[in-house]
Amino acid sequence: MSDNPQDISHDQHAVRRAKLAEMRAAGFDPFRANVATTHFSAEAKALYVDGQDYAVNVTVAGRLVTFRVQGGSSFVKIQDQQGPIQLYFKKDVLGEERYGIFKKQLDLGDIIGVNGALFKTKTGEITVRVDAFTLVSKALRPLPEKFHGLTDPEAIYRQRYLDLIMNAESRARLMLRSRIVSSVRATLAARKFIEVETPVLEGVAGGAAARPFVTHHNALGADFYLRIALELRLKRLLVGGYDRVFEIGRIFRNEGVSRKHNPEFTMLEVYQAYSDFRGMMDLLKGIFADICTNVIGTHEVKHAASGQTINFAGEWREARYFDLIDEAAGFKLSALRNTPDYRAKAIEAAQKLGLEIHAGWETHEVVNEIFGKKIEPTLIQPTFVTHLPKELCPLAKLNAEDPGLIDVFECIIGGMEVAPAYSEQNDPDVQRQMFEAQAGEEKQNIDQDFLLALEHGMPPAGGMGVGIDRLCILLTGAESIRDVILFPQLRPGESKG
RNA sequence: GGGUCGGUAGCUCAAUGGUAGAGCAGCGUCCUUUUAAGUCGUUGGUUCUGGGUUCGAGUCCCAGCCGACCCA
Repeated sequence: MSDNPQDISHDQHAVRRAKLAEMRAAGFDPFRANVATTHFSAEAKALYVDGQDYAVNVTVAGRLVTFRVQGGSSFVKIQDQQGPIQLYFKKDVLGEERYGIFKKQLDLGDIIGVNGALFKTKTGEITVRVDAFTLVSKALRPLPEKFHGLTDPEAIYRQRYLDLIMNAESRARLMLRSRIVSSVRATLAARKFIEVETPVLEGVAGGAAARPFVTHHNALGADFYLRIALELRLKRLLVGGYDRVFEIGRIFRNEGVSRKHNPEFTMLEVYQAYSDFRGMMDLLKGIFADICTNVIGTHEVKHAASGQTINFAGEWREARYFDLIDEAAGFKLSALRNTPDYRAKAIEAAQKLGLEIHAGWETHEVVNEIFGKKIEPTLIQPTFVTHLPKELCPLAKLNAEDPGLIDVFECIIGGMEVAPAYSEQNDPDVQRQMFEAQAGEEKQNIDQDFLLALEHGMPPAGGMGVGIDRLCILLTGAESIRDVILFPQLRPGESKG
């Protein structure tokens, strides 16, 4: 056989193309066929009444994922978005010719439609006895191996469609993400928030401290930045009279790629007029409660990295930033905050904790290094960290009792920053001073139009940002952001096969 | 950007520096209730790319590409 140069039996792509050519020669083009489905797989199976075989007729369609031929009687499974359903092809039912076509021309990976009656096999699986079938899309490439699925991480990300076909876990996890996002929208809608869409291309990339991507508009002859936050646009809408607004949108940060970072990721930002950061605590808990109740069905989630069970029910812990710092430092570092010793003591404390301190860092950066490295990773249960130093965010209101602090929280869950929220700064003069202090020499990066909007009057408001990807990592027990993003960013390259 | 590990058949994986193999898938048989179905036979390789060492390289060395993990 191998002596024959025409032998293509080793080349599955060629074998499948040959089968396709044969079908077309016989006057049938699978890519032009269609199927009028009556049900998805799980819906169809739910129609079966125990003991009443062949009572219900269904038409279902999906991809062939297992193929067990047994002489004149065969079991196969197809799979649709609800999962697999078993089909029973029988020579006595279909006739010699159709059964032969089924055996010879169909391959794993093909997409077929079938009509038939539901019954239960002797091993108890609800199955469609196929009375008629149509091939509606020929797969010219073979599926990955059935037992192990696709395991090469690069292939999983580059050819996510194969991962979704083969790996039920990936299918379920990414489906869960979709339902989580729907739940967030529903929670906000129920609380009378308006969903909006604001520009991705911005003249000034504001609202956060991050390196932006730059792009170019040919007709306008101008460079634009891809947005790094949604904040400044949404606050303009508060000025415009939309009292409760939110956007769930992609933002872009030109920084490293890691298990917790993808260059583009999805952010929810929400603003509620006449509320404050405490109102956002209630909203965030509501968002989580609804997801737990309606999507994942439990208020407890296993945290893979720590082995702990995160509990979203009940009161969430509240802790002041500097109390946590003092605890980590082992002495009352915060008592020195307004003294000349503060910087030296902060550096000493950080170094004692084994942290590497860069010479150019501001004192608040040194202290925040302690927070980021020594405190944040230990906060597994939901924790609102409050009373942060004002240098960490120029867009929040200053605390009335201590103007070195801001009225904000940072919600930490599973050792990850999940949601910051502020009592939003609406004093245009203070806002300008904060921007200028932060911008230093780079005053051109200040969004002047936003400051103009504030001068028209913005209602007091609570605002919050929720990293949707991180939310999904937590709630799905994923280990990497890449596992909750359908197509995570990789270097440009080609798929094999 | 640095360190570690990896890239072999469509997929999952083997292979002391000495003829590149297995399972699944494919191809050809047998088999009319299977569950990673079973059975007999069988095809299939630019070992990521490019150099080098060697009588001989999937294996050792150098450079590069892609990925994973850790660190910055």
